[in-house]
Amino acid sequence: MMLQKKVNYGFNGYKGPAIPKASRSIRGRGTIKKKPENNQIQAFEILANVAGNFLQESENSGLDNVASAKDPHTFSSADMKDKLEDEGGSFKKDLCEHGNCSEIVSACVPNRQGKHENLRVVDNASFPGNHLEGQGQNILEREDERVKRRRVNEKNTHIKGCFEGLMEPSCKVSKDCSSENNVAKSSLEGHRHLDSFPSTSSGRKLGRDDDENLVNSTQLNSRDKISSTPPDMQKLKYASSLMSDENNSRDNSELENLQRMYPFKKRKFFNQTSSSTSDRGSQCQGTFDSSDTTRVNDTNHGTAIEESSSRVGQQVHSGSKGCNVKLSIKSFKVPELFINIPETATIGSLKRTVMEAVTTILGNELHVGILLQGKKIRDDSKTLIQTGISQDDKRHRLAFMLEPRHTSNSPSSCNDNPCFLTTGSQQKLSKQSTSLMLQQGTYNVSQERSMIKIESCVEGDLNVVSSPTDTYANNNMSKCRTLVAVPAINMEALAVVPFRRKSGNPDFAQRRIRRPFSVLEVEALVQAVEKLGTGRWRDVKQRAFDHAKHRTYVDLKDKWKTLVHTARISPQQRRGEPVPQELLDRVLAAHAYWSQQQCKHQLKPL
DNA sequence: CTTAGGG
DNA sequence: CCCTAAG
Repeated sequence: MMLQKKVNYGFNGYKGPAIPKASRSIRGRGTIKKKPENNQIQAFEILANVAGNFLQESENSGLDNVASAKDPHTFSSADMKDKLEDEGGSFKKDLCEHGNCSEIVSACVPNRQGKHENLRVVDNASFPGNHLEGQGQNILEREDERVKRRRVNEKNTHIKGCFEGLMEPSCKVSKDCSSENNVAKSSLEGHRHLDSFPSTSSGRKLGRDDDENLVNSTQLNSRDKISSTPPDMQKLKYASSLMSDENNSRDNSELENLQRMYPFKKRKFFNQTSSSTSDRGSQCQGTFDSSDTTRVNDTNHGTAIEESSSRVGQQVHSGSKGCNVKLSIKSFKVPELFINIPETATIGSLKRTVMEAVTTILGNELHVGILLQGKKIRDDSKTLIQTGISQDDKRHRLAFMLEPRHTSNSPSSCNDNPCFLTTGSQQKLSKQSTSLMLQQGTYNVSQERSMIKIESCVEGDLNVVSSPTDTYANNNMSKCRTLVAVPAINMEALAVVPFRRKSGNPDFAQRRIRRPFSVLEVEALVQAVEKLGTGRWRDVKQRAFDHAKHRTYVDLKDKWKTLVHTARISPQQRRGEPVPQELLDRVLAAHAYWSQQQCKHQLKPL
């Protein structure tokens, strides 16, 4: 568009518009502010993840329905390895070591003998078709600079999601809980998202933590130590285990033990007092409702999860009597999603969009829905046996799905498609998500109104959205990927990315998602500044980014600042998408020119 | 609401 | 990007 325009600065060749009206003092208007540790969220990390739990064991008696989720990160590696070792699954160990344990989900129902063996970590890979395709790259926004300074080697702070479509195939029920020692091979470790900008120089960061927001996990992890400390679990934790005992007709709603952690300002979080954090605290801890899981309620949040695991084991020992039903949850269904994104949007934006859509939808108090042969089981008090989920029936189609809280009450069956977006908070979701409508014609995935399967790949492949139809039809669908997106970046496109705001809670103001400037945008900015000069950011905004709602004049100003900085440093030190040197030169030229002008008019205002 | 700067 | 003092 206007790339050809070259401007010559220096001398008097530059004929810029009138000098900024209100030329301001060049001197710092700086701000010395004492940062109030307010409750605002500085960084948010939305992690949509499912299947992030380890085996849970239920106890034989009474409310044995203990669902426990183990945070892969809090879970001691030794702990995990032991288990893995027991399973003889090297892969699992691998998993653990890579901090990917969260992919493992399993549920066991104590067998009548209360055999100890039942307490196992079932690797979903143990089952055919369960290859970690479901692993999702979660996009998360990181607190940048602030946290950057505190890099510490930590484990993943982001969770890989595992949103998949129906999981019939993946959800198996087996009688014996000790038969899955199979080890699946996977490229789990290949978590790094290799962007078009391979990390080259050693000094650089591995990935671009910009556009895709997908960064090598270790990279991210090491970003901040705080983030991975127990109180600040930045991941979603879902507990999804199913346990029941025929004797226990009481409460099997343990499946509701899904906890979602909302993004919040770390800083704030730590300053929170117990009282103020009560709410989010529990969420962050990923603990379960004590009401539902009485087993773990007595411990503090920080350790509850781990405890549950061990306890479960003990409980089992105490002798449960019932046939164990072992479940391997490969994936969860997610509510229908519509994505509407311009053709010009980038893949990265698509990923973000999908991710955000997912987190938006799932972010509100999740629930686990259970489908048996397509029918939603609503009676939480029924036992597995009563429901028909017995160890003998290995063919019963059992499926789990994630759903917004409210929907759990809606009578609609899963068959007729889970349009979870309905009431209450969902409304806003709908609104927010409206921007995520699939471009018709692209892939009529959304038309189906069926569940969407979002399949993330280990390597950070594009998230996939496929119609459930496919999913149902094909068990191997995990391999087929229906990409939904469309690229081309209309600055506007990203602007509408829906983002869930914690309604009514200003304390949860989210940090805006990071949206690196594209070269095109830089070009536009440079041109505008060349024309208008620095100091007229609002005009620049109107001139070049009027339709880019996500770019505020402050953003432009900031970008210019960084551009100038970028232009001054060696190319090797630059990060992110490379900006053509030509542009950087123009930046310097314009910057020099306008700085001079500014000085001029300051000393001697015409 | 804008700017300008530090964080 | 955020936060804010100054205009």
